Amino acid sequence: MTTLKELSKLLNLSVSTVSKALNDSHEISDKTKKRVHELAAKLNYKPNRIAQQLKSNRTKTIGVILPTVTNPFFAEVLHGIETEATKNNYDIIVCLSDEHLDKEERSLELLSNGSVDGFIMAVARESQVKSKTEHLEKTLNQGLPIVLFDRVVKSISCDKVIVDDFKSVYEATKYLIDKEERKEILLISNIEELSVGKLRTKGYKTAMSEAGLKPRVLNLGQSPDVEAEVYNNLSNYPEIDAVVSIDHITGIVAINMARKLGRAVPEELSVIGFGYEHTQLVSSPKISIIHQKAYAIGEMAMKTIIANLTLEAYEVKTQVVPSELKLSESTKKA
Amino acid sequence: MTTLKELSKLLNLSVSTVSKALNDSHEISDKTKKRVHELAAKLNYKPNRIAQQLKSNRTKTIGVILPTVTNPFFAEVLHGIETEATKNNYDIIVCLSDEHLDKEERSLELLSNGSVDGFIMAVARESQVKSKTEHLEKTLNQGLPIVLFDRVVKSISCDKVIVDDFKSVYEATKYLIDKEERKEILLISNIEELSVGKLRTKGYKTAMSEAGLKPRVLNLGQSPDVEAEVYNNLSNYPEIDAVVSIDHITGIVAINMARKLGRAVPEELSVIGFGYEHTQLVSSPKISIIHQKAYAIGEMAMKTIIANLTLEAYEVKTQVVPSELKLSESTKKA
DNA sequence: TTGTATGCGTTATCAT
DNA sequence: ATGATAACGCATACAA
Repeated sequence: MTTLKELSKLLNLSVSTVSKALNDSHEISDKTKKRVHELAAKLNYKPNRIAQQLKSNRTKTIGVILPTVTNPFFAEVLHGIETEATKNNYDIIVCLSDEHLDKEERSLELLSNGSVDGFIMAVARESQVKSKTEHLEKTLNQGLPIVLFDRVVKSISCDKVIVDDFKSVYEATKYLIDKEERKEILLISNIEELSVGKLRTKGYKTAMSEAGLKPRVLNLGQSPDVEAEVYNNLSNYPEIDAVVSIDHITGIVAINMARKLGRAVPEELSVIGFGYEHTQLVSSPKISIIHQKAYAIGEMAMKTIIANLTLEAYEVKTQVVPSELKLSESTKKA
Repeated sequence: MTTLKELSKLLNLSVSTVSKALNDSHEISDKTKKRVHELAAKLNYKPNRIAQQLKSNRTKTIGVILPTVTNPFFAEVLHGIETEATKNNYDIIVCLSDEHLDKEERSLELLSNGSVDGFIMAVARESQVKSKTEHLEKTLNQGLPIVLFDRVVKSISCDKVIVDDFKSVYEATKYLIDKEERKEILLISNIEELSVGKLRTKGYKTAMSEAGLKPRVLNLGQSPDVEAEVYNNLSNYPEIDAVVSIDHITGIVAINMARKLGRAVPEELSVIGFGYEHTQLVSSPKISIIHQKAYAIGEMAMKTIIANLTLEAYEVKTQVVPSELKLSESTKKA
């Protein structure tokens, strides 16, 4: 890699003159500027980023810690984060916690050494279940800002970008009750222990109780055979006339199992799931979803961390990205 | 952030003594080491990574440039890359080309300024279609190694990690011919213009021609309505008795459309697709897949770039990660 | 055993 | 208009 020193030698100029010339300082004559720029271009000179970072004490790099990236929700969030980062000349260092607390702690620790200016993260399942937050506090106390998204920790004071979990499921449930006249609505969950799972379930239960209906919750936990469990539940309770799934998998499973049981979707059974980009493509009939704007969440998280790092008097806040009910073929009135 | 200088002041020692003590140099007395370590721990001292990078002229950071991360194949590869990186104390800076040549060029250019020690990448669709490789050559010429995976550029001399695209599809097709006695086998493709698409198609065509069968290829390109196209093709050619899909979506679509047409899977129609982690969960019957070991590909790519950066006399090579035919419910004999 | 000096590449301040 | 010097934080060769 070409350095300022090399350029200065070849041009018989001092390093500082070359530096100023490249930065278009008014102190430097046009003639010199031209000479410098020409040689720099010829030798493909690029200022060493690491040296700049050391000098400025800013990396323009954000640490992004995700529980997983094979879940399409997080993949899309990452897409939004990356796009917004690129737009603002930021880099992102990506770490995956694999839903484990210790990996999350380790990533945070390892990057809190000047590698990044701040973090965007969704906490690991394990961290949320165990309510461990010391590592987050410690990072914040070191002066590194954090933007939490989706899976959020209430007790911590930092920026948050969340989804309207309660409201979206409440309204979807209400839609099934009011518009589709469903009464025996089953909620399927495999994320009961997560904050978002609790909120979504609450939305469902509230809508049900307001309508005087009895809630039914099928909690799959981390079950190895999701299909069998859904099949059995639908089979054992033939009175079920609608399903609300609060993740991106079990809604499609419900559609598939309903068909196996000879239950027509949507005539006999309405299904609403959660979804993202490609979800709708791979179910038949196409599943109606609560569409989380994952990309927008990523964008907003990145915008927020940059604002925090850039603005003078910055106050942390919680922002909500509304979801959208996208009706398709698995509900009656599309 | 605490620095060596601060520690040295508080301890009345020189910076270099503190540095050596923290690095457990034999030159330093145990007593001093103890004092230093204690204060360092108390003040949560961590050596500034940027300064170390500048000093050592190595970042221990790899640039990872992916076409997209919402495709589960790339998401899983990323998972493998990240895990192996963490294991070796490397960081990854992730950039997404969104399948565009210019974004790919830009990312490569921007990170070739000392930010990373090397790259792992799969080239964008556009780059591959246009056969643009100058940006790759340029990067290699600057002394930055690249590991290409999956979508590979033949003409370029660098490490490559590829899948046995030809062989896996050849064998899957042969399986349908020999074991399931299928004769009218349709290949569905939406990646015809990619190197991997060509190879997979060639595997299919070779198996067909060896068996004296007529190939049928449904090339979807970037069609907006995949379902309709698949539906129409299956409908127009009722003699089709098997489908080989060479991506992770259209196999499932074929299963769904077959059902719409009242064609029993697998009795009347066998289907084999491509798949990764969650693919099998969301089709009914469960789809038989050529399972690409995406995670293993990521691991191997990372191991390879580290070897290249670490080993003295390193020779670039091409490594093949074999796929596995995973039979399930969409073929007759599981 | 400890300390001094130097340099990584850049930029900013202060001469000339 | 140009150049010398210092500094970011760290690590190492070289004194003492």
